[in-house]
Amino acid sequence: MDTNYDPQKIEVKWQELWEKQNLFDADVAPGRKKYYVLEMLPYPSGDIHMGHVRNYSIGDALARYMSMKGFNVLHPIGWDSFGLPAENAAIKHQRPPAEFTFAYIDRMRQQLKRLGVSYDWRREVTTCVPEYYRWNQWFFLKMYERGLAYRKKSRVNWCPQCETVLANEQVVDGCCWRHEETPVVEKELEQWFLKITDYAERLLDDMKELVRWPERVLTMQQNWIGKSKGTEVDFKVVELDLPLRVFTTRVDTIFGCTVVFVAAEHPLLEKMIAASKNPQKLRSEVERIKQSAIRQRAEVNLEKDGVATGFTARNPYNGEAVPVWVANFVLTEYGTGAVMAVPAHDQRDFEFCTAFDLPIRNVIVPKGEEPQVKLEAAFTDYGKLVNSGPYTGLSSERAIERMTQDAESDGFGKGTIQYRIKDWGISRQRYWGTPIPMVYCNGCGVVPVPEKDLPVLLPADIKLTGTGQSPLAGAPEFVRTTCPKCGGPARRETDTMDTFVDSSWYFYRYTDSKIDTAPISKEAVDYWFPVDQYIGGIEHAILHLIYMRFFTKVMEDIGLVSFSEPVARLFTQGMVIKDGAKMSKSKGNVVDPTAMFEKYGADTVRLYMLFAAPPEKDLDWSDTGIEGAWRFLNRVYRVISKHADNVRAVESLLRKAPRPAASPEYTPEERQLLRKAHQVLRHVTDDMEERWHFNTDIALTMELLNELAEMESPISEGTIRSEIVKETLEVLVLILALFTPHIADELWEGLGHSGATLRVAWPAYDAALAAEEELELPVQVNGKLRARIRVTIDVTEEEIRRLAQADEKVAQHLNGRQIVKIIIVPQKLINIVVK
RNA sequence: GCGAAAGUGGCGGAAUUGGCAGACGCGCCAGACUUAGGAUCUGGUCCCGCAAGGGGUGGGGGUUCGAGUCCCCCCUUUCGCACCA
Repeated sequence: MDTNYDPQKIEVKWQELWEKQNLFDADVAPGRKKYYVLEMLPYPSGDIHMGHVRNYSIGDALARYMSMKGFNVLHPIGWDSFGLPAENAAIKHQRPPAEFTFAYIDRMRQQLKRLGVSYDWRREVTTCVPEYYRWNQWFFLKMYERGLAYRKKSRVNWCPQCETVLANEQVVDGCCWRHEETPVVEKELEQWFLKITDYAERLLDDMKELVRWPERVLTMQQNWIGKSKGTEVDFKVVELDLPLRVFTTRVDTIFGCTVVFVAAEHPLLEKMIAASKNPQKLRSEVERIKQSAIRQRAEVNLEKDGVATGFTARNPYNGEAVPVWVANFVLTEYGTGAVMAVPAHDQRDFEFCTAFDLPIRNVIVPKGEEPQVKLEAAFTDYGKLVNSGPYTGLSSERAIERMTQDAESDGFGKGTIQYRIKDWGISRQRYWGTPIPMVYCNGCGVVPVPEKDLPVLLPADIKLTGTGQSPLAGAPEFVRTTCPKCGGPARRETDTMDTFVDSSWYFYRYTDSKIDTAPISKEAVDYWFPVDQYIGGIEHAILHLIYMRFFTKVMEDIGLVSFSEPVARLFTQGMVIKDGAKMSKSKGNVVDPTAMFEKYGADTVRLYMLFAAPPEKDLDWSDTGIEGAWRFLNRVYRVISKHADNVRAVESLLRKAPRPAASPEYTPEERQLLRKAHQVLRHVTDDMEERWHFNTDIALTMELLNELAEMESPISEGTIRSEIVKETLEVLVLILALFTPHIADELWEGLGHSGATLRVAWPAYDAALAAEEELELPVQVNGKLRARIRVTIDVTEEEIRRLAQADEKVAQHLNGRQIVKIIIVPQKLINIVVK
């Protein structure tokens, strides 16, 4: 073995060997237990960043562990390669997006190979090629057939910077998710939607299957879907004799309703304006409120504003007519776009009615209390009804039930469920995406492209302006087509799909990335699915991770798969931060992984990524911290290469003159070394199965090395036999094989083996060897540590008691005091309680 | 406002089930080797105290023989949702 650790040489050597041996190729093998490790596929931005390195180091540790445990491990990677950044770069440099994209993919592939991740590269999936995106189109057609893809004119979120529509999920604080300073504006456009709302209930329901998902992600999804149970009630606009439907979760408070609010976009408003005494004035005021409502999407807690319409609505429960107001905080898209205002029992209504001097009527009192005369704030808890006609005296819970029943039997309302989640708008007025496979015919209307005509190819030479409508609209040879139904002239849809469609099913494609007769191969999916472990950033908790679940449910309904959840276990890793902020070019705190590979090698970078913090927490990059990882690997290399030479020398001696069979008795030094090795192995094994605190695994591995390093010249001293040293070194190397595979394979070879550690069976720890024979038992007096006694593992309680009280220090503290009781926790401690 | 997670040395973090707080690493201090050290090795490093001893896991209370860990109240930070009726 070389005496110096040279990662550049070692890493390239092993990467070439691994590739030559097809070490990471995995194929369907019926009867053999499988394990599917999935990491979120990267967007090809040009260079990998530390977040990728962290993500893939975690995944690789698991993939390698499961391989060594004997599983058939699928560990694939691909490219989420449609999307805006490439298109923007293309506009800037006047080159096609495909050119950038494929060049970036090549570069990043090289970087990932340099990291040495155990990917089966034969299965690489690239979402921007027709062989992939034709199946996006296929899924779209299947959804269209089932009424799950539909077109409607709608108010959409439009980012003036991107010049495109954004999904609700892509609007953050009223601004574009990519341009956090750019407020989203509203536009009316014909858009394609996927009916995810049809699946809201199943998305919620099936969460009970996701027992191995982080609570946090499930909670976020639950909030996002936002189910609430309530009652719809028809008020009647007295002057127009038209119903005005409101939605409430608190119908029990309806006797306290003193006004009805409608959103500025409410359809009934047009009729009110028309019938109004002063239509002009009302229209302009409604317009003012509408503007204020739009603005308040960007600003938090905008002041309540509103205007009286001059109309009144009759409460069906008590016959009372209350004024109808337009209010800026009422959302058109949620519920019915109209709400009954109960200022006494809703804080928003309370604020509004206080500001506009509208009456407040108390109808709920805390159970067992008298009604308050004057409220300081709304009382929003459940309680007992007062001043509520026939319902007076009921509890809120009972009243909601009874009043909803009454609405149903009297025909003025019903119990209903509302969701916060809205249908997924997928149309994008952009070029670099999957064309939506629809055509518009003057005679036949909207016609889907027949399945046999897929893919609708994204044309290559398109002028990209980055302004206004879809670039495809400016390509007549693309737009002009014939109607699949009547053969007459027609034009193609020119919008492309949201790239989240691409990532909603890519992980199915890995199981057979070449199949061209269907999106997925049933046989392959049946073998490999579900994904056993998915690893990625928490930032995808609601976008990608809901869409992906939705797609699977649609696939189940189509009969493509026979399960409803694709991912058994999810792990969300923390971010890599530096100087207290996420690494970003704009903040100038980026650490380039490739520069670190050159300086320290991939193993050091991986080791640091896993050692610096437990994987679910944010990791603070430290330039001196990575030096520590580098030093450790150097020490490992030095210690093992030194011992490896000794081991080999002894082995060749042994071959010449075999010693008598090794004595079954270990020397105390051997026993100590083996104990440590098997304790570390036990910890790492348990941890890989469940907890994944790689930082502690590595810490213990460091302790094992420290133990070894203390045994100078073991052979010459003769206290530790070479085969014991060898056993210990092998444990150390095989643990490192999970985290730093290149140096591990090199050292494994140095210890006289051939081939990659990935093919070595994970060593089972020996519980008997790991067990302690003697321990130091802390002795407490009244809970305070006073002494330690050395005892053997099988010591009796009687003996512990005697030894503890015989201790000089302990005796001092017991002096003259009465022993109340003695608590002995086996193998933990002894506590003597005195008075 | 609602929901979730977290708060431990100078720093990253450990303590998996209520049982020795601070493993491991970084940094720092001292020493060895060295022409030299940003290499390597050895020792030290929670705070107060010469010591005996005392204090200590955001703050306050509680349960317990014993609390970083459990319970109650409060503070702070981060993240998600945010006028969802």
